[in-house]
Amino acid sequence: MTGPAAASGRGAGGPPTDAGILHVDMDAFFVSVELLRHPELVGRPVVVGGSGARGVVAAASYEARAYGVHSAMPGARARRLCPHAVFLSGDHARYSEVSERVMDVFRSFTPLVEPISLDEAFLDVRGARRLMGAPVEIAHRLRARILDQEGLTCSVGVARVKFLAKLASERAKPKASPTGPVFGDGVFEVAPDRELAFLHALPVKALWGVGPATLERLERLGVRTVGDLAALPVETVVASLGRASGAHLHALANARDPRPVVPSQAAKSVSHEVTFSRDRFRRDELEVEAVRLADAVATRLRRSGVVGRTVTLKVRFGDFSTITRSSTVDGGVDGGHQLAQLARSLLADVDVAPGVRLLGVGVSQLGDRGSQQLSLDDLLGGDGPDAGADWSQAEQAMDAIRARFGDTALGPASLAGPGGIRVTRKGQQQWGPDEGPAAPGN
DNA sequence: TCTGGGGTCCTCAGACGA
DNA sequence: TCTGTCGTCTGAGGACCC
Repeated sequence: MTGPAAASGRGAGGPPTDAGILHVDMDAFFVSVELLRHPELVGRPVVVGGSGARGVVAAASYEARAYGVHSAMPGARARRLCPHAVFLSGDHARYSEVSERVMDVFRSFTPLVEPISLDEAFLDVRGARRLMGAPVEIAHRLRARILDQEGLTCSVGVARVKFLAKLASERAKPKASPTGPVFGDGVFEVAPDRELAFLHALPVKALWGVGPATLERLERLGVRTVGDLAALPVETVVASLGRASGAHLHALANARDPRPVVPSQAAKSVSHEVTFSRDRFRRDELEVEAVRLADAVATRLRRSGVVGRTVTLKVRFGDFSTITRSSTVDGGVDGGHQLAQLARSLLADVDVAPGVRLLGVGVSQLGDRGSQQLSLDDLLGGDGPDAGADWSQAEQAMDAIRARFGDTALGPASLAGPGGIRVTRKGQQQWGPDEGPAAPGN
């Protein structure tokens, strides 16, 4: 094969000129995976997530959506809207597995697959046309194969550029109705000569990057539709939204989107955060949580073979106000002990008296491990001249044990309490705390 | 009637060195 | 030597996405 770019219709380095970008979006992905395991729930309103005191909905079946339930909605509200819905806590590990297989199906059509999340991806199929036919034809074949192999349905948008493909897949999606989902053929193409007609009629909030704050600013300029935005001078938009966002959104409104499909992108940060079922007021409790979060982040860093330079502590208070405190070190960090010390020193400068709702620890400015790794024990006082090396060896041993016996097999001693060690891993608390009801104070 | 978790990107302000 | 400017880095926070 000569490679996708060779047959792409692109000028040298220029934007594509014909529709060959696919955006594939799995239909109610988490719910659909659950229904494969629980076929008795098919046709009933099903909600994944939102079961805890402060949880939110991760996904809702089309039957639940007919009652107004949607993702990111507080669980309590979803329960009021649809009290007879079946609420499932969700299984992130399972969704990841299925997602990997679905992505493999995508890659059997083209190597140019850019995953956006577990249930979405962009595909550049311009290099596959000679073998597999027109992009719309490829889209139908891809849907059929995913249904055949995984029993799941998806919607596909086809367009010349990424954001139009994304909007097209939205148009292709099933619609919720009181009698159940209304399916179309699951594929929608925006032909190059129909782009502006399709785009300019849409409400401006349909653009990727227009959230509530940007929408309010645009409405102040009298902008309601994408067409309104496209008609404004770019300087006016930039003056209102800033240089980068203004120019970007103005370009999108005129159907310009030069971003290519990029198969793999290295992560730029790694973080963990936890929302407590009740606000925490005690510093010692928060320090224990900081250690746990730091350990989880460090384990992921070591698994990825990367180190980070900037450590950020995130604190959300009971009134939902949020602060971050960060610190950048000269060398790279990937040790749980090092990270925990930095997180605790950042926490020391935060007044926790108002009550803390959420605590997070993150690391950014990532780089390859191996070049140099600073012993933060030197920076922070340390436990002795060889403390850094000792911790590094200990954590390597912990990684080996966890690889063999699972993530919860062991953890930092400071986490050991009456309930044993509790080490949260990515996705374990994806949609909010599962403990009892929220209460003021503790 | 409250608002998760894990990310990315942008803006702005202040510090600092050339 | 002082002052102003510019670029870069850092820290903090906001907005947005799935």
